[in-house]
Amino acid sequence: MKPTEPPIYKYSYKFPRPSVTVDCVVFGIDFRVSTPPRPTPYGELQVLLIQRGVESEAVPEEERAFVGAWALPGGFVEVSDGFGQGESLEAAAHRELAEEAGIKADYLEQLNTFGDPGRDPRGRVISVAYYALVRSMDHVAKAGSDAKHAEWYSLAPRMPLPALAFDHWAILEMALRRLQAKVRYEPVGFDLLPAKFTTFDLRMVYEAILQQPLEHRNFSRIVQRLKGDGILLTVGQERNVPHRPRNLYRFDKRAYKKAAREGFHFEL
Amino acid sequence: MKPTEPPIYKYSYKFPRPSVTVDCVVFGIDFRVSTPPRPTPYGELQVLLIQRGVESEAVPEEERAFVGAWALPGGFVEVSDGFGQGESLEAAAHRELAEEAGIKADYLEQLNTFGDPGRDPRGRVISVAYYALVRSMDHVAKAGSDAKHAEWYSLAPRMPLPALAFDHWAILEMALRRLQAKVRYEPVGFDLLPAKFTTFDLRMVYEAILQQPLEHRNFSRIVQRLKGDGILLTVGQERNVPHRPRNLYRFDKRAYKKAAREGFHFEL
DNA sequence: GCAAAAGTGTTATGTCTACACCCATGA
DNA sequence: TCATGGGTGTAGACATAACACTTTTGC
Repeated sequence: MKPTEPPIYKYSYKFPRPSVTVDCVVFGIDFRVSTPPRPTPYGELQVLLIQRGVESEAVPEEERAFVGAWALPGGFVEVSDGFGQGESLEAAAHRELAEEAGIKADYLEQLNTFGDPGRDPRGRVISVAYYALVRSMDHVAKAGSDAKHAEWYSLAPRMPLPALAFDHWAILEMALRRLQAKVRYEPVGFDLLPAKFTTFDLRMVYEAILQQPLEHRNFSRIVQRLKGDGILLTVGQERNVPHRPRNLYRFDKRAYKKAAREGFHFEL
Repeated sequence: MKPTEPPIYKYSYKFPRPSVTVDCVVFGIDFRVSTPPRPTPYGELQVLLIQRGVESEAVPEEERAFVGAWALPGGFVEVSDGFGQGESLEAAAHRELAEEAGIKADYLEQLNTFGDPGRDPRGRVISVAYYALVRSMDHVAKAGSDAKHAEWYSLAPRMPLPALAFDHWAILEMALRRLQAKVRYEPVGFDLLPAKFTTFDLRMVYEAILQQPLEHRNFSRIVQRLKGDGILLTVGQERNVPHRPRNLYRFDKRAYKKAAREGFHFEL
């Protein structure tokens, strides 16, 4: 079979070039399913997935991939024509999150770049993967501006995930491992919580991420220590609860950064 | 000024695409300058740089960038024509190291992807950065197959580095920070050492990377512990030295991986 | 009073650091 | 005998984990 001559498009180069995309692993925690009695002993870490639709009527059949499958939100990085600026990789990730899931991520960090030939059946596509932390309360699953379908899926052990498109399962796995490592020595857990939270909430976040129960008394001591260092501020108390009211705290990012510069080392 | 019409090349696409490169931060340690009396108290971590030459006579003047400047070794990822496979990102990194510096890296790991518009004056170039550890004894600085000039530069504090092309200084800085973090909880230091090494050599590697002196007695204890766990094997002794002979050790990668699977946690 | 969860006290255990000290070797 | 560096012992500081116990609230 003779290969057909490719059509001449507007953008032409001396050497072949790959497409470059960004894909985002968005983590959240749903407090609604996690307040006791909870289905799992340590809360519900969840990830946002998008159901791939018919990408566009203009896309020829043979160029569609994984239609109907679930995938990480993401898309092509905008590269400007000629000498204009285009967008940075991080900006592309933010844009795709807004477009596909209506999400504004407070925490976004690069994870890894996946570029094996063959990872995308449509051709050579190199994907820069990011992971994001959001307060999923604020982002109830909803479709983006186009006809895509967004849904939160639980990452609790034993909860089944749908098969993912491309190599997105590998990306998700790496992101989860990275998050589990990161949460131990950097205060990223707060980005999953509302501005005001209790020791209980914070512990739940850690249990959800690390997927193991933590001793509430020792955890309480850690919070007290952070309070002493001025990194957590008391901003009120719970009301009308059938137990001793919890203190409400706020994470003081500025105080943390100052302390970090002065050699303070966040742990667990 | 009216923009000139771009020439029609063979590879054309519907949307503009970026070039994708790999760049490698290659770390080594030179034992020759580090054996006492040493110029610095903690040895010499060094990095391999390439002097950019005239890239090719065929490259038009306005497309050359940073000619004569020092840069990290790297180059374009090969993307195959049509539906062939091309090379993986890691393979591209290995290939560039071989071509530009004649180096076979034992340890190579992805660092980060740099893709800000404007980072390369020639257009939109996205670079996947890797860092590598090599036994620099085995790789005396020498030019690669083409006319490029390769040189080891010291990273000891206060040693001046030449100005680097593109954003390579930012890449180098991130790589150094990553290496310093990694070396504390994963046994990567051994990839900088010859197969047989002494406690002294190993400590020097750690001092060079962390850029601070370590207590030789406590360090000795760490080595003994690794020996007890079967991760270091005694393979001989020094001869004809003006002091008590050091034991020679070999790192047993297989034993380490087995231990790691069983929950062993490497530290410092 | 009961249930629920916050928070404090305490103890055993382990780890890290600094340093004193002894050992082995070649010159 | 000296210089050089390997290796062991050890005491204090500090961190961690486990768990008993007290406190505070709504019902």
